[in-house]
Amino acid sequence: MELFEWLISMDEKHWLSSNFQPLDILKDSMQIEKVYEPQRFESQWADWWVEKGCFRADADSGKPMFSLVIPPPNVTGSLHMGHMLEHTLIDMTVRWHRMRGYNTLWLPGMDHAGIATQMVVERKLLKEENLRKQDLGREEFVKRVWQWKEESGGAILNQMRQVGASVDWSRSRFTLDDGLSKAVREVFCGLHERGLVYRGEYLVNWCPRCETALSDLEVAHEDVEGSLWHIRYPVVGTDEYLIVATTRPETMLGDTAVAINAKDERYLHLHGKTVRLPLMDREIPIILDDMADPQFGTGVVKVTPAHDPNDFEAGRRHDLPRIKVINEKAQMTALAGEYSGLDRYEARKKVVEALEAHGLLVKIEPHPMSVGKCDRCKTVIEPMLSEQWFVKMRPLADKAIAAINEGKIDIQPENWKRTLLYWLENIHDWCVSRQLWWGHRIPAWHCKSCKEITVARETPEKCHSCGSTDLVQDMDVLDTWFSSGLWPFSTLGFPEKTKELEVFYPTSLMIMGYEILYLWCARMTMLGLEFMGDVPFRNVYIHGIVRDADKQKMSKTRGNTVDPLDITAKYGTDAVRMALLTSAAPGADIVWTEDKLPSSRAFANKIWNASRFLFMNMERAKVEPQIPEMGTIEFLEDKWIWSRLHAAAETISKAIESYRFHEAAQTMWHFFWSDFCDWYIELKKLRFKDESGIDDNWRNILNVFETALRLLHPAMPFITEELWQRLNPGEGKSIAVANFPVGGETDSAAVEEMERLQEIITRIRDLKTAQRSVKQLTMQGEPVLIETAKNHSEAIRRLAGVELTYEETPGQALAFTGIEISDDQRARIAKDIEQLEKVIANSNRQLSDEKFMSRAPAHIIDGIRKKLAEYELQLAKLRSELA
RNA sequence: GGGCGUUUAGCUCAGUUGGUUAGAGCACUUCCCUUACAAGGAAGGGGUCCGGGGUUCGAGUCCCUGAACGCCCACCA
Repeated sequence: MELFEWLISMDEKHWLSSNFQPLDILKDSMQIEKVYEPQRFESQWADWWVEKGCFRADADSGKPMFSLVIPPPNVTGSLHMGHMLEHTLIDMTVRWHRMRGYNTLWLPGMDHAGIATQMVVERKLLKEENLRKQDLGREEFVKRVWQWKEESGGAILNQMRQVGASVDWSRSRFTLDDGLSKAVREVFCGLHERGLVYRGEYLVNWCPRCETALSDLEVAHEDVEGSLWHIRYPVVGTDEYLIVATTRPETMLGDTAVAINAKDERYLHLHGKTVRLPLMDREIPIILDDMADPQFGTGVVKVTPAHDPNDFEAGRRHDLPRIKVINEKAQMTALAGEYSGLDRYEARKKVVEALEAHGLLVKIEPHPMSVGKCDRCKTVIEPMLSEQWFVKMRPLADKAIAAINEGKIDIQPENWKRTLLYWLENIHDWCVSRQLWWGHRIPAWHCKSCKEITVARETPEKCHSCGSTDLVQDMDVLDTWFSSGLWPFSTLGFPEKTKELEVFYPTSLMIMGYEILYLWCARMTMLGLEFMGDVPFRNVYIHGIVRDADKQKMSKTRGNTVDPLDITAKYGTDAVRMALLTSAAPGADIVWTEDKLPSSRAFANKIWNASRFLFMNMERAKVEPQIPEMGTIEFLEDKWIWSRLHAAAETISKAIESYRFHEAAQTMWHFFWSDFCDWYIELKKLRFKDESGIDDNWRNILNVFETALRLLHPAMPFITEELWQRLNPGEGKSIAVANFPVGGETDSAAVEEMERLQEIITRIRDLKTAQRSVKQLTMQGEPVLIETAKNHSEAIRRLAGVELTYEETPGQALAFTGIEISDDQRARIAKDIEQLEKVIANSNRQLSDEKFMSRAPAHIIDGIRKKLAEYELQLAKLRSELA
């Protein structure tokens, strides 16, 4: 695997590349391209991060750690938008922790994905070479799957690298690696020793196309409009009939009883008699069993223990024979008499025809029902009598329930906790054997002489029972989720007692989609508790899934998948990440449409051009990345922007910690675009009219900008690295390991003054939409407003385009004279007045309401009083404008 | 048969413990090619928060109920 080796080797030699200069364009930071072209630099930074080893975790660092293992993508092809969402959420979290100084591990890897991958390769073989797996034989076929794995795995690694996933490549794992395979054997044997593994013949979910057993979770139920066939079974020795109702007439060939309810007086007299099974001419008993519901159909049920889970249980209760009339390929067996060899649906047709011909078909009713399909290939599942390996889940689940209830794992959004608990409380045993070739062989050996089974970690010399050396390993492999269930500790070295396990286990956080909550999350929890003695992760965050524009789940069979690399090539990776993040509200699925992309690309472009403005104007002064003391800052806009930045930093940190990724992203967006670009830079431009103070101003701008880049980095790693390096405060160090802004002192007086200034400027701009030529206005208002306006008259002149004269009017709101207002504005103002009058009346009503005054908290009342005063000022202002 | 989610501006969605005139992006209207950015700037229009009841001084937010859509679980012959 070329790419993978390269990634590793680059990672390995990070220590000798400390003076590495990544891009020649760094040489002249004064030059910056007019057009934002992410394609020019993204790939290089992706490589550089790996070469520098920025993402390596250190098991020996004494620092507080943050660890997270990736939900390993299946090697069934390439990653889709859902992966990109997941990786973006994880990456934001991981980068943020790394920048906060944590010893951060994001462990990457992939899953062999048993059935799924085997199926992909089978299809490919059939299509390209017209070969079936049997044509190749097991060994050769598995070789082909490994070839495919290299191909698919390579594509996946490349995608992850391209989108900036900050994983520790040196710790990448694959579920079929030697170490992980050892973990699998250890756990299987461990479960066996605990008496939690058993093998036996049971009715299992069988996929006739994949020709393997499946667990309950791998069966997808689908509602279909079925039929209920009513069939007459003649009662032996009488003229009577019992009419049974069935959704699967072909299974009647394997009937071994007919059941009636003991409370059902209609049929009670027939108990003890037998019926003659039509078509097969077999006599079968009439039994009493609660499975027959007098309310349903005719109240009589045919019993087919070999082909229906209910009937299987009934068969056990009544010791009925099991006649298997359908085989592993869903064809009728020799026991199906003349129907032998037919496909199950052909057989159904023929059986119904024959019954009709014999006058035994009473009626056919439409009957809504659900049919189980193979989750992978959508073939209708056949309940099949089959010898399989099972894990007894109850004791494992109980430990998991206890751990979750004790709060050892926090699950967010919280409703998933209940869902998970419900499943654990109602858990069934887990069929873990699969009749596949791709996967971990079950570590069990069958003795050819005494038929006993030896379960062992290593290939045994001889049978544990009779000592014979004539052993053959079980042909089955384990459910792919068996190895996935060990992922949080098998990847860290289990069963060896490694430093990694000691340091990084339990992992800090698991971020995953809800579609694998049971399949994966539940099993990791159970197996982690059982074999590590502790939960596999302290926190779980369940994200939504990505849907297409029609809200359909994305899947290859639907053909609605999107290759992230196509999209990132078009819009830039940072833009795609941003688009995903801004729509990633907790608990919500994401509807993927490309029309979200232009605006986030515009945001990236905005960052790019803000820096362009800086680079074009500044001397290449070295910026010390330090936040100035609030008291030492001279200018209002600086005090204000630092206050805003500190607030943003805190909001973002809190948002990331509580998985409110969209809030983090929106805060970044708003801070950078509205505060920094639209106000701060616009105000700063005005400072450069004369030479005095230029250095200080630039230092401030650069300082803010540099800090803002660090603020944005967890969401937009590429553009922030590119610009940060051009700014070059870290001298060859990556922004990925710089500090995340921690917030700090805010100056509320400055913030308020700035808000006043913003209001004045915005008001004037609004007034001027009708009469742009007006250059002179008289401003009226409270002394504090006048003072602000006077202090910033230059800003007002330049940003609003007017020269002000002032008229203090204590007790009155901001107003301007010297300008005509348009009819449109007049209408708007009239409407605003109406609105205000309503609000004022409402406030007054509240303030005179005894109940409100006595029960509402003081700060709410104060707030309303204050607001009321403002409303009244505003109202006065608006009225005077209309006058 | 159980359980869960969603329903807020034309579109896609935010709205953490109930609290002061309900927000964003896109789209739309008007003006501006002002040398960082037209992938831009400025200003603006647009919402009976799905319906009905209730709790409360106060409900988009809590409770009950109904509807529509979606998802998950379930051995519904």
